[in-house]
Amino acid sequence: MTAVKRDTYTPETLLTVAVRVFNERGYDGTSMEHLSKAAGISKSSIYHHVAGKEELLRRAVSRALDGLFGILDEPGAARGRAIERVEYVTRRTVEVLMAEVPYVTLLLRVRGNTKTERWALERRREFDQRVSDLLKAAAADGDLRADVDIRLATRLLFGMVNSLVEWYRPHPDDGADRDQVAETVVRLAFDGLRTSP
Amino acid sequence: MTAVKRDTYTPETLLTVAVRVFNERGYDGTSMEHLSKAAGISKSSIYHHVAGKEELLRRAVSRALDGLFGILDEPGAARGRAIERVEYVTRRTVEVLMAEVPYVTLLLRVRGNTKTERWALERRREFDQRVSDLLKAAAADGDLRADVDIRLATRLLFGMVNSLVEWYRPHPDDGADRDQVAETVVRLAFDGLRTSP
DNA sequence: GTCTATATTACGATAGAC
DNA sequence: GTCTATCGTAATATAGAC
Repeated sequence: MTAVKRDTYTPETLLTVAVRVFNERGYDGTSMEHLSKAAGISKSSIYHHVAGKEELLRRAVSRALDGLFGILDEPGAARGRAIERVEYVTRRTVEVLMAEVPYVTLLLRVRGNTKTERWALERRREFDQRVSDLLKAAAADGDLRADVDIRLATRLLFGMVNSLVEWYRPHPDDGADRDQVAETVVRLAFDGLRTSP
Repeated sequence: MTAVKRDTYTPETLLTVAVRVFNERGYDGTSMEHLSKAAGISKSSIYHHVAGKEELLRRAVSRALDGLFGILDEPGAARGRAIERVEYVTRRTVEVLMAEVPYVTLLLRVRGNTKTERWALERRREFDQRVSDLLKAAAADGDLRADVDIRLATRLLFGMVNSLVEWYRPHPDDGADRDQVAETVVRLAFDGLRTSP
């Protein structure tokens, strides 16, 4: 179909193809043959660019994790009242997730069968813990409703946020689209979470 | 360790073991060898009970789908104002999910690589559509807040509900546990969704 | 950088004994 | 009902030519 001449692959450009296939078929369900067909080069050519399948996974989940941990270093996540920091981190997580949806999708589906996968799971738990601590602080400030368990609420909140990967697909030139999603998530979450005025 | 004498396997008891392993390693990441080790019998013995790996998957996702579609046939899902039916279905979905968590987990992770998987995805979409229609009806009644997109809200609501499979593990003799989770989910969801008084 | 050819291992499934 | 042994295929990865 698209007989467009492309440049030679780099690990980076190959990753784009690989992550798409990983998300379509699942990581374990994807063979090097599948990747080779999708990239339009032979299996052995792929090994010229990367050490193997697992390196592609490592690069992908690293990118997702960098995006997520980056949020915690932003001023909005470090300053101000805890409830405001929670809201900031929630909104930014939605935004990062949408910006990096193929990479975050892969991260969220990792099972723990290989060393790389276990490392990814560990780092993800670390992120969840940092967010959970923020929620606890907001609860201690009395800014979260007292009739729900904080641990449970945290899980449900981020369960809702993470579920975006199941259906969200980026459209070029549609920042308004993303803004609306982020706004709706925050609104749904916090109109239920925040202490009533 | 536990050298307890067990009865011969049936397809049903074998399924319990298989679904646990599928959820730990992922369906594609699980080999017949893995199942054989976990069940404590040889690979070929497994084939005496079931036709193969895919039959185990089919039995598992069928059980999950039966549970979910069963909800829609209950009186609470068919009678009354739409908003009340939505709330009923939401609560019951949480309950079924917790009661059948290993089976629903497997269903929610299906990718579509085989015929069985594509059939599961199709039936799941059917369920989502039925629920989505309920939400639309509630919106038409004016019982859902008008400032959020209904389609988006439906996805987020069931994204939150489905995220239970990521962490919920059943404890014997703890119905109170389940009641609290169901109550919290409904409260968080609907205090944000329902029109304010 | 990309290819064809191939080594080696793992997988799903079957044959046939007990 | 369970086993050992094995078949045929598909997987990851490498060798070596161009």
